[in-house]
Amino acid sequence: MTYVNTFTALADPTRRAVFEAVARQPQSVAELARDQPVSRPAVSQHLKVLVEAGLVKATPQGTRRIYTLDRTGLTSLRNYLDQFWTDTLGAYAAEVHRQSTKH
Amino acid sequence: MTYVNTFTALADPTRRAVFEAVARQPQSVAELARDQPVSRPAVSQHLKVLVEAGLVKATPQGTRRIYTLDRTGLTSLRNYLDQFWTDTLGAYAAEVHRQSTKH
DNA sequence: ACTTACGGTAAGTTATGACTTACGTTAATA
DNA sequence: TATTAACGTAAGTCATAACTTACCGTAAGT
Repeated sequence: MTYVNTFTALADPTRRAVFEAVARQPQSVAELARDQPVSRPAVSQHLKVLVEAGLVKATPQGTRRIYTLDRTGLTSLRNYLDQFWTDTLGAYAAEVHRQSTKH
Repeated sequence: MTYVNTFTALADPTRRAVFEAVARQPQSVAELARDQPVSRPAVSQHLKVLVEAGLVKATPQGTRRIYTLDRTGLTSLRNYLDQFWTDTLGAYAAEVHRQSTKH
């Protein structure tokens, strides 16, 4: 049920920008904050949410913390989406038929 | 760039519940509201957001409006996610190598 | 040991958005 | 045509969450 927080995590524009920046290139908090129009603590708070959502993870390196991409969040997200291409197909086709055969 | 609103649309719990209910079974607004702990106008507002995100679409049927699943939102969402399994792989592998070969 | 760089957290403010009730419109029914 | 059912929207309220500044701990360099 990680996808519950995953949508919320990627909903915010700046937080999604931080996520995409991490995906492009593992970086420290200060480096990430440099490219964003918000303060460093704001980026830190966004990263906390992204970690809880399983989208990024931190690897301490001295006083710095390099944030890298975490696939677990993306995987659960993909699994959630796949649901609507498989499970729902039956009910969907059934409804289409119900509508077309309506007197 | 539909995915920008798609995350926001699926972030809210009740709105995601409405979306899943529509995916399971195309329904009218009143029917959807019956299963939700919020009022009918609230469901109507949620549906508006879902329509704008390309996740559901309405087909008028008398005074009623039957909401059905729309794949366009899900497709753009899937395309966005696929980005992190392809484009990023190079930079990700490069960083892993950089970390492991660090003196 | 002192300083400096890095980053997480606390506290407070502000903006956003999820909800309510009230109302207007449209289509079917009597 | 009067009524009723279904739905969208406007207006207003309230909770949440995204930001700020200030502060603290930690690790490295001098």
